[in-house]
Amino acid sequence: MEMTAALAALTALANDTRLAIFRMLVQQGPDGLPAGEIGADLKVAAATLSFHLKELERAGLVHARRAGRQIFYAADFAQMRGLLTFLTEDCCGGHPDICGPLPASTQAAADCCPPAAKSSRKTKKETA
Amino acid sequence: MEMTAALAALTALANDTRLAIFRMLVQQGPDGLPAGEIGADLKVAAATLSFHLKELERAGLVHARRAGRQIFYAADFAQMRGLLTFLTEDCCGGHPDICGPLPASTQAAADCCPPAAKSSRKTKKETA
DNA sequence: TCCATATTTCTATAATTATCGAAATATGGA
DNA sequence: TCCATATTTCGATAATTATAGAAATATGGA
Repeated sequence: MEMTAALAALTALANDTRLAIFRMLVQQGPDGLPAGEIGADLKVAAATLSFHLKELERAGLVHARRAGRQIFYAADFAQMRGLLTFLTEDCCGGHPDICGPLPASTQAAADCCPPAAKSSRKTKKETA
Repeated sequence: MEMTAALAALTALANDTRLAIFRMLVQQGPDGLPAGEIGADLKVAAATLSFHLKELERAGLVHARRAGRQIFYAADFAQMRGLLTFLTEDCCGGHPDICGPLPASTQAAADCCPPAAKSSRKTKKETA
């Protein structure tokens, strides 16, 4: 994932309504939910919901699929992983062991969609 | 990490300048960089840079430390992990195996700050 | 064809955020 | 104490984004 796609994804998630929508869909799994149910659950007006769903879709974080009169929205897990990978990429200039032993680590079972940074070693000059 | 902290972090990252700053600091590691060098590298005016660094700090994504006349900013890796964990939390209603086998997976060496979702099982009703 | 349901598009308004010059503050050295 | 460097705060302006009512579109069923 490149910078601009990551920025689009982060911009999409940087809104309380959209973040709530996205998490609801992440927790729901690949089948997703119809727009109407999301709106009812989060109590957002239909027009507003539509606006936010479109933003999430534009960012590639969700995709839509019509089923009868309803439109189901589902999280795009590949895109989510791409974003998480982007954020941790090239951590610590290719020496991730440096930041690994930090506290507050929530290292539990890596059970879902683990982003796993693929380091590509881009050592920055030590300017301290 | 709760919703509001995650939202603050995402809002902080949803800006091209701040995203560039954050990634520069992630790649730099725990020692960080002085504000001036970040600004020179990214070509942002001092006042603008200061504004953005403050936003990142407010979100808990970076922390500052003075060293002589310079102020070093460094990424907060624990907070970063917290954010990634938050996003993947309770994925697929506690059955992460569902979304695991998706394509485009960048499953490489989980070498840096792996967020590893700690699932807490919150099965949503199947409303399809 | 006609109607009800589901969702989107249009449009205007309100609210938030980014930018950067200029002035202010903090530090270290002479 | 005086000066240079490093960074922040202030303040005003520009740009972007969210909101929701009303009208439009799409689907399925009678």
